[in-house]
Amino acid sequence: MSDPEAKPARGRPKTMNADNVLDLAMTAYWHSDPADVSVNAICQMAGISKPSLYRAFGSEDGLSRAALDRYAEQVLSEMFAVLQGGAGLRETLAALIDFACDDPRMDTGCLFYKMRAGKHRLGPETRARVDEIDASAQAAYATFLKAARAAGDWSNGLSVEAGAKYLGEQISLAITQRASGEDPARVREMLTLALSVFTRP
Amino acid sequence: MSDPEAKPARGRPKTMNADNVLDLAMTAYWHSDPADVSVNAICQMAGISKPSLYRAFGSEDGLSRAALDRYAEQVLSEMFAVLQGGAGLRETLAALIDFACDDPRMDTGCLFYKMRAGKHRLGPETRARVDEIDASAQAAYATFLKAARAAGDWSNGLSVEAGAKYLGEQISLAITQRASGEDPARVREMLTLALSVFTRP
DNA sequence: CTCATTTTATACTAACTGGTATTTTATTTC
DNA sequence: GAAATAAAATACCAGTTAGTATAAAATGAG
Repeated sequence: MSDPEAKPARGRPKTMNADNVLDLAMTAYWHSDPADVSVNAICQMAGISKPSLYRAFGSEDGLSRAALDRYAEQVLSEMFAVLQGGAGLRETLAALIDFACDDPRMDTGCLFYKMRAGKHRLGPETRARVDEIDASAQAAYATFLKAARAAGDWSNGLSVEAGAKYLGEQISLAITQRASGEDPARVREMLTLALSVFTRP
Repeated sequence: MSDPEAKPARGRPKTMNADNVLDLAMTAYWHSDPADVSVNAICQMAGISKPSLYRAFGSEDGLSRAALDRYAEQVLSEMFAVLQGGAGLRETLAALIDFACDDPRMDTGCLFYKMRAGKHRLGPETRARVDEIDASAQAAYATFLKAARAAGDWSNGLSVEAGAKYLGEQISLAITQRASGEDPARVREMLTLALSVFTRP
């Protein structure tokens, strides 16, 4: 944003740290569900007034969009990194399975998947961002699978696009199940089974 | 409930047909989302007053529970019938795929899966019924798979329980994707792929 | 006709939602 | 010190939610 070391403006000094509020909002949306967290609740948790929040983020839509942006930077980027790491098919799939089944941050699910599942309840900005991330993820999965196919690691009758969608949805399902309290070992077993279609002829 | 041909009681005659209201509520919950349909909206659609609805169903929880009961009778029963039909593994899987991907009633998704996905927003009665149905479905899938295994149709390393869970979740995923506007051919392709693990050694 | 009975509709409650108008407070600049 | 500026908090708005108190209306029984 703006220079954090800029001269301290002119009016009454800020006491609200928008960054902290955003972190808190992201975490609240993430750990419960975007639809179950009101702006009122966020203000209360953050110990700020509503006008302060609205001055910083404009609207609930602006806040949830900013929270999703931050989530994409902080969390989703890692998943993209795994996909783009250039490792082989089996290694990458194993890393994705580990991420979905073991990463403690996914204990309470994935904010992006939660938002996507309740997309119709989001404001237009946030919804657009969800679609954007969805498309990026689909593209990343497709690029990964295309490379695997070029390397001869994978060659069943499926199109790359269908495979990419399938892969993404299976990971989403696993994370969602895990967040809903399903036995982690069982989740891993099911995800491994679902993704075994990529490694069997 | 009570005899529809019983003598016409004593007070002011009913004008509300609770059965019609229940159908309407079930359809509304089903075609949009239980969390997005208020009792106010149902009363308005049904052309009845709130006290009438509350006298018939007690509470929102009572109404949604009754709607789920009716859905189980009218729709889910068919899926159970397919599972218990005694057909072979491949035939039954094919029938399940057809149901999930082609049955026009699943165009807007499955009320049970929608309720299960938003379980924490339901009242206690409805939530308990969701859990009950979930357990029945799991049991039906398990019985089906056990028979298939006994017939020698299926024998990979998976436990019957894990297979049952997997099967149920894949069908849920397919129906949910279809309802969210995904290309039906693509959904079928993915579900077929997911279930191919049962028919390959 | 009168009374008990039952259903109806109107109108209300209290709590919550996202959002804002208004005023107060703290600061820099002059 | 006075003016300008910006952020703060309080208190509100209109709309929605689930749920209900109350009274009107429509019937059968006596």
